[in-house]
Amino acid sequence: MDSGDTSKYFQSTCKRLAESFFNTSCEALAKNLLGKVLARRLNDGCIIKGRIVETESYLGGEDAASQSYGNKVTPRNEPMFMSPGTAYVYFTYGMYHCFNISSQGEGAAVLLRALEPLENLERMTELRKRYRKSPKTTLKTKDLCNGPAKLCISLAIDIETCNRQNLISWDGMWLEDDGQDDLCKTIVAAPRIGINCEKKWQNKLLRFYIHDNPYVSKIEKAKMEFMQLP
DNA sequence: GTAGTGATTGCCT
DNA sequence: GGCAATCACTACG
Repeated sequence: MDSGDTSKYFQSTCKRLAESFFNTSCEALAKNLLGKVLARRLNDGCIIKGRIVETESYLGGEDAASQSYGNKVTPRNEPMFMSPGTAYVYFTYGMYHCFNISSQGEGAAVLLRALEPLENLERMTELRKRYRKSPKTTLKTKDLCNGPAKLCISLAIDIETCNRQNLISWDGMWLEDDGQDDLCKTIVAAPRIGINCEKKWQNKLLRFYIHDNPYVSKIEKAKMEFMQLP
């Protein structure tokens, strides 16, 4: 679809999230993103969608686990300091990508950790299988996007095309409210995964996920803290 | 089902 | 030079 069709599409069928949604504190954005829909339009026009079920907050500044700790700006983490709603995609472990969305606050961003696949699951499966050694291994729906690097592969999120893009205006990726997130009001707060820093920050409950949702990457066995959203 | 481990490279000190 | 906001594979129960 051309750009005229794209804007018509947004007006008629989507409730695309606007600047005001992202211009809030990092923790609030991480919680508010739960239940919202992430949409990605590929070069061939195929639109892939998934519902966000798990996020993590990286506060910047004082947060020892954040890449922007100490308000340190580098060429890599610069999108964390850009306007709320900016995509920050980075490369990690020599082979994977992680996808973040900047929020209000200097160097603050939300990491997307897991999605419930909603549309074009065949395409997600195809993209994921290309990354594997044995393409014959079967992929269950729940394994398509249950991890920060997996969802990047499934939605073809990479640095070249997605980093620094504005999710409020770019037509390659955006967020929607489909009105179905009232089913997701009970959320769990837990420590963030895969970080290694001073314990004070390692233990903070800055990871959020939808309670009892099968698409979450990792379920806490203990230390659960529930919250009800209004 | 879970535990242990190798893969692989750009970024930052 | 060290290491990373991870994943897939293997082995084992």
